[in-house]
Amino acid sequence: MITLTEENYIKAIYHLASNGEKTVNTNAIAAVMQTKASSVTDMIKKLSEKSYVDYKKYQGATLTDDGKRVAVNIIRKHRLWEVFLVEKLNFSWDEVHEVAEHLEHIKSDKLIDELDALLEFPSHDPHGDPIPDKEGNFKHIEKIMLAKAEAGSTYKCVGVDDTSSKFLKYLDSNSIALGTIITIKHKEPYDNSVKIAFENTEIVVSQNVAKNIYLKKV
Amino acid sequence: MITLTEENYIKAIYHLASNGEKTVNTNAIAAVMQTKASSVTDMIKKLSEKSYVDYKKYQGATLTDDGKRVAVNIIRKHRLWEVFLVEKLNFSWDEVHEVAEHLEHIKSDKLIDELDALLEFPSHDPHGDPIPDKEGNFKHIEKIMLAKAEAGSTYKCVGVDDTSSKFLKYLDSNSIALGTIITIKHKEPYDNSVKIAFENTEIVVSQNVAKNIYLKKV
DNA sequence: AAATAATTTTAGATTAGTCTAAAAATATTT
DNA sequence: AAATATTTTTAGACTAATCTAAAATTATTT
Ligand SMILES: [Mn+2]
Ligand SMILES: [Mn+2]
Ligand SMILES: [Mn+2]
Ligand SMILES: [Mn+2]
Repeated sequence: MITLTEENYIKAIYHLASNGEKTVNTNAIAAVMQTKASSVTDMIKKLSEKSYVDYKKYQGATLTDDGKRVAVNIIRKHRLWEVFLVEKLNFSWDEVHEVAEHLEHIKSDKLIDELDALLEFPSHDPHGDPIPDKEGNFKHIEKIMLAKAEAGSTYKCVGVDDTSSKFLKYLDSNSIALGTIITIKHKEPYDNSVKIAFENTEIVVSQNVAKNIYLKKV
Repeated sequence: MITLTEENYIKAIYHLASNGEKTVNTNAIAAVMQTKASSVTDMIKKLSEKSYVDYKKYQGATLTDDGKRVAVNIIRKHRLWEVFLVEKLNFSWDEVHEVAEHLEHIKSDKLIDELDALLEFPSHDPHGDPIPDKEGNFKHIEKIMLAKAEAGSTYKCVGVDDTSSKFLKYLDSNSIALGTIITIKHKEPYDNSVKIAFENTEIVVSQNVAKNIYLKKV
């Protein structure tokens, strides 16, 4: 039996390990979990005893295969629920995350398999993130940061890195959504801002924005 | 802020109060919650401090208006999720309760309002129980126990009292469902069993079964 | 009305998850 | 290589929810 809190720690460790190096340190987990390092140490010990993480004192933690399996399953549930909220319940992409944080912990294989079927087995969530299948396999997609795109080329918007409500609303207000076809007009060396064109519009986005949008060549 | 456990206690008190007298005693709650009387006392004190129940030592508990509001809201969520599971995710009526027990605690007004809309504002759940609206109003339906139905009359099956998987599967195996039109053929005084007819079938049901099926005259 | 039985509450522990403050280990600077 | 800074762990305490065992209260019998 695994608790909701344990699931959240495992998910946090998984995300921290995939965005960078492999062993995850205590403070990083504490930051993500909005808790103190001492609480993290306690939890890591517990997860270690339950064989979800490998842990040596002062050396950080890594997920075991079991731990990864748990993490991927929660991510699958989280992203399927996000699709459900957008496709069936008229949520916008900046509203889904919070509710999905709770729904992801509901334990029922039938529930999630049927939800998957209802949604017609979506491959990506509303933010462009891949949804692992039942066996935990991700459909990897070729994507590059807008900040690294070539001037003159045309791309399709396929994802975002920052999924905060603030950023997503910024994109909404500028009519940028998943699927939007974008041409890179100019890369400004001075501040790394990028001028982009799409649907009769031309706008300049800051480097910060450019680093948080993922594109795929078309 | 209200915890999941508090919500479950409030719901238990609500159900116990509606099935019978008005003040609910400690042992009854303990039985429903599958816990010990001493734990119930602690929780009642807590709920009393939070003004969800009125409580005097040794005198049992009653829900305040606030407590009732919480209970009805959880029941609304529980039943809407049950409808969702049956209508959209191919669950059978004996599979929904357990999952709904968890889903009912997800806190999001938009979630539940949109779910209500997706399901086209159902008035009853898969077991024939009424679903309160946003304001907490139940649509009361006229119904009588099969055990109290008149011989010779014809009725529609509109609900069940026992919602255990065992009982619902018994009904499935005998092709009795909500909406089934049933004629009372004979009431056997010896053991209070009832011979009923529906869809070219005649069967005899025990008193126990007859007390757990609700009918409406047609 | 006493005695007995049943119910409810209290007292004291336990577990999960958290915290603060201090100690220990590791990493970085000088 | 010492000194200093940072990170991590330990120690001890707290809250929520639970338990067992004993005490207090209420209900039922005799
Ligand atoms: Mn999310
Ligand atoms: Mn997402
Ligand atoms: Mn139910
Ligand atoms: Mn029901």
